[in-house]
Amino acid sequence: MKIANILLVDDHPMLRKGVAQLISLEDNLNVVGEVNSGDEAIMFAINNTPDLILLDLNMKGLSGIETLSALKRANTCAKVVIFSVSDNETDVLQALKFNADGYLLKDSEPEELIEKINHAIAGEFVISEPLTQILAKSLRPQVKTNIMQSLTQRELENLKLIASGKSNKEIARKLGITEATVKVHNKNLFKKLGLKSRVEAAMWAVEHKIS
Amino acid sequence: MKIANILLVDDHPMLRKGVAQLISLEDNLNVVGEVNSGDEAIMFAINNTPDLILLDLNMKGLSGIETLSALKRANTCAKVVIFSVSDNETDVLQALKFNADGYLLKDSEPEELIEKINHAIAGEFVISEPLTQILAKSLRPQVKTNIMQSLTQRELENLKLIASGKSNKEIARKLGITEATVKVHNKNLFKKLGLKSRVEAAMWAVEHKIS
DNA sequence: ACATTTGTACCACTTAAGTGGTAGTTTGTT
DNA sequence: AACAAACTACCACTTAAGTGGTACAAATGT
Repeated sequence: MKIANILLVDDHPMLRKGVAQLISLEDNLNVVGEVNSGDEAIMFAINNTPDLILLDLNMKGLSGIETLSALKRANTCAKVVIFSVSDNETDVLQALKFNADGYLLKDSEPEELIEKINHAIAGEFVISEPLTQILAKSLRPQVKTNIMQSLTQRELENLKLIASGKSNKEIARKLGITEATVKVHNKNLFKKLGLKSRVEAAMWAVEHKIS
Repeated sequence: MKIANILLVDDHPMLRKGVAQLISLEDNLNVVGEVNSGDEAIMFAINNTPDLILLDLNMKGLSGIETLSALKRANTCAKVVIFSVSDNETDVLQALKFNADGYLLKDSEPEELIEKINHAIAGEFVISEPLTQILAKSLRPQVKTNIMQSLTQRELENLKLIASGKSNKEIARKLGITEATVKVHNKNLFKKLGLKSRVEAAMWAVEHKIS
């Protein structure tokens, strides 16, 4: 069985010790290093090519996200799993944005932690269960706002077509109406939604997950 | 303790029986109905207002997704949790799109199933663990393509600003260059990415999660 | 019956966007 | 030194987009 090398990055020595202890009980996991800052983490990762890095988010100096970003930009093929107390939505989404390979909460059960670490090493994305809701939330359509319901059928159709990159002329052809009418609908929907251009309209559609 | 009423929707009677049996072992859960089609599910939900509906995706007649959509459009405030064998990406994302309150796999462990059902009733979004990867994947930036790296610094900046709804004039002001130059960058980036307009560019940016 | 909303259409006008070309400067590479 | 790539700028031109009106028919609600 291959032994996976793990690097711990956290500025609390006691917590590192605890995690190191826990990990050392597994015979397929090995803590190859413990560092307390992002800079050191990057240095260590380049020289020692660990298989997985457990990275705290809230550190002095380089932030966890900056460190994550740097680690991913570097050639290291180490998996980077965030290990944080924060169940904050922006933290989780930021981590995802910078391609973290997982996000585990510090208050996880030890067995869960070990299990997920193993999964992460195997290449799966892992995340503590309470955080799945954050993922789901950002993928779901927003609740329909009053303002959205104020759009008429035609305006909504126009909006969708704008968001699909169609020109007014194309929209007119598709809906079987004149370009002038398309412009009328645009005008009205821009006004209702407080938008200045079709690009803003397209982005509005994306944000509100209109398809 | 409040007892939650559950409706089972699946066109396999045997499977329904199994699940019903499992659920009936819990004293806070009660199976109020079992139906084998989407139509019946909708009817039942309207008349009997269950607290939670376990909905199969792959059914004869109305598909699971259509049923989900109908249930959500109706005034029923029942939680609808998909209960399927499919760990297919599109199925999961579709379910999310139509505001499913959860997505559980049929090969889940019984205890897990019960636990997640309880969480769903409490208002949490629940999902079987293997599927979290699908959520993560759709939230992460795509791998950087060659074509994306072919963009120069300025072109990329322009693209971002276009995607934020800025006009050429605003982009020019922001970058401290003339509008003519902005147009040059646009022209080049459109050509590189094969786009026809700034709206398409904005949508391209969204798809490739450029921010 | 009357008023409102929605969808349709047209016009005239202004501004924005996109295309084709030329060309100078910097920066980095060979 | 020569070259290529990137960034800059300008011009002329075409097309697209957006604004402000007016207007009328159909449907809807009061």
